[in-house]
Amino acid sequence: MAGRKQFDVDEALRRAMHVFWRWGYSEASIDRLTEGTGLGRSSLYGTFGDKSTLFRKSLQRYAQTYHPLYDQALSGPHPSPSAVVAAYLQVTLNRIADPTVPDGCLLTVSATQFPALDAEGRAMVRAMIDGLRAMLEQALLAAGADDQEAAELALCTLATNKSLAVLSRAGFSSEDLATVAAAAARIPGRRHPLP
Amino acid sequence: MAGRKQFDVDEALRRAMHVFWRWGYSEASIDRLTEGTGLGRSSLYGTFGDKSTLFRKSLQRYAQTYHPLYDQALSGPHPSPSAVVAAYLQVTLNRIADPTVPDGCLLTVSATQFPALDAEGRAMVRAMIDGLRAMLEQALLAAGADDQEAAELALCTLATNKSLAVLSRAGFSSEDLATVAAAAARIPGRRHPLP
DNA sequence: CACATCTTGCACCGATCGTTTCAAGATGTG
DNA sequence: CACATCTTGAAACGATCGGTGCAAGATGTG
Repeated sequence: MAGRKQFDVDEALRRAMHVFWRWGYSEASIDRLTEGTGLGRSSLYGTFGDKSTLFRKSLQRYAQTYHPLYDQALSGPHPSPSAVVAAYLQVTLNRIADPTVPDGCLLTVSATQFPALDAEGRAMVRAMIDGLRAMLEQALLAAGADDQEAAELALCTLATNKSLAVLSRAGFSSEDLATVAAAAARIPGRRHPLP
Repeated sequence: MAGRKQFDVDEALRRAMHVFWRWGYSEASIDRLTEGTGLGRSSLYGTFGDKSTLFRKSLQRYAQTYHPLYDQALSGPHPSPSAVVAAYLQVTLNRIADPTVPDGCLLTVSATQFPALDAEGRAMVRAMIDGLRAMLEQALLAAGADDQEAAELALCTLATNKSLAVLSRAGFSSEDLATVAAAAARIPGRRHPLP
């Protein structure tokens, strides 16, 4: 059978992350996880612990991979708050367009959509959402937005981020997704009402 | 035990709709449905059929209740496309604020989020989404938008509608939801770039 | 080779899933 | 009252859920 591990732990975690990514939490059954990773039940439990723990490690794996990309998109100098929004959502669109990952990432909507997730997992998702919101606010402030604008646009960008995941999973075209993202970047701050 | 039905069929369907509304499809177990409706398993199956059929009837019940409200909000004369968006999203916000219904309606995101739903149920949800999109486009055209604007704003309003459901279920405040809705109504058409 | 260690496949656990069956009881009709 | 009809509660079905136990086999060390 085996004496040493027959698989790469990090690659297995990446695949498990994609299973949660694709199916959410409650519909990501152990059978789907074993099938998606290629691991047996024993290897899965022995390496990552139970399902809840594996989900949390998948969340960390997600953050480890994509957080730097978002951070890079937000850390550079931006001529306007709109540019911040556009840069952020562009990373999301690029991620969705990546053919090596599933459409429509449900990882960060799991806390809201899948009540089967335990409190610990929920708290982790919530922390990621709050962290993203804070990161966006800070970048918007740096781009010249006042406090109210920054809070408002960060919230709206968060909302757009969630809707992109939902629409992508629903099968909307990448053109439609790009249209939604572009429109979100055109939202004016409350100090700039429409003519 | 019983000779004639001990419950009101429409009220039971309304409650079953709220269970799907609150839990989505896969997490709305039969036990939760019997508890939510007060019916026994036999009564539930005998009256509404299996879970998939009950879900579809719940969708119809939803459309029957809320479609007229949306239709009314969109059918009146609107001074601008933004007013159409605002009027539509206001109905959504009112629905969310209704204390007699659960927060965060997952009925129309079920098709995307809950793969356990069968093809027939999925098609029905998809038809509702497409119908909403068409309804919005028509109202936007009537409010003076050109073809491109109407298509774009209808899509964005659809996206906002979905994000409101997700954010509401995630526990975001009604003030935050109102902020998102108001910002969506400020999205300018592509013919009106930012200054 | 002997042995301890680790991994793996497989069977199995109790719980819950959606669904069906069935007898007991309540009702309407004669 | 007799009888057909309908509804209801409860039990049970097979399937699947997340999770565990364990023996067999592969490895590294002596």
